[in-house]
Amino acid sequence: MNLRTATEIGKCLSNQTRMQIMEWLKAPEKHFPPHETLKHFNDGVCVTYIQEKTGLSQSTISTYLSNMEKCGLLISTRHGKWSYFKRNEKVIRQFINFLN
Amino acid sequence: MNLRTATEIGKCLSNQTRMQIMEWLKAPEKHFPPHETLKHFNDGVCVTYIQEKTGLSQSTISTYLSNMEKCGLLISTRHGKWSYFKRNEKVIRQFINFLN
DNA sequence: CAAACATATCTATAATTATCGATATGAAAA
DNA sequence: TTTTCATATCGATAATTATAGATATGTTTG
Repeated sequence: MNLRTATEIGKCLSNQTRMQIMEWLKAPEKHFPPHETLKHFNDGVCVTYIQEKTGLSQSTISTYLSNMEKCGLLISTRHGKWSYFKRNEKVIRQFINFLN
Repeated sequence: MNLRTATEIGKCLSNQTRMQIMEWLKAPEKHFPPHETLKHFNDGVCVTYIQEKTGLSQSTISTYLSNMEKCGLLISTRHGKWSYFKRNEKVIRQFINFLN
């Protein structure tokens, strides 16, 4: 990981809501209802569930998640009309190695 | 470590210069001259050396370092008229644990 | 104690980020 | 193939952060 990427990740972690999302996604089953269609959390949690839990607007959360994916913190997967987001543990580990 | 503290640390890591300072302070002897008075790096590096290396103004760097200390990322020690800053590895570890 | 030096804080402005409502896109379902 | 639902993007404004110069504070030295 290089300085620029690490800083982009830092930016994503510089906001309480985004940091909170990272925490929730550590254990989605503890923080979110199972999705009505997908029964598992293999690909994480859909945007609406995250949005509702934060109380912020749909567009704000969509932008957050999109940026978090862009810098590598999250992985997104589309299933039909839903986008699911989960943590990218590999990149998180690289970021941690960079800090250490 | 709680959400608020972790986010404050995230804010400090959301700027390329501050992230760079964290990196330099991993191995001060590789990036800074030995101080004319103190011969060792036990307490880190003085403000002027960091300021000169970044090219930013004295007031900006002083504010950066002060905030980085406030959230626990750095430890500052005064020796005479100089302030030295070094990494706070314990807090860095706590931040990493929070992310993991 | 006055002068010089290192750092910290204050004040102001430029730059960036936060956030939302509106609208667009894409996918399923009627 | 319209309608509906989920998500993404756009455009605008509010809020925060970046940054510097000026000034204050604290420390050493003449």
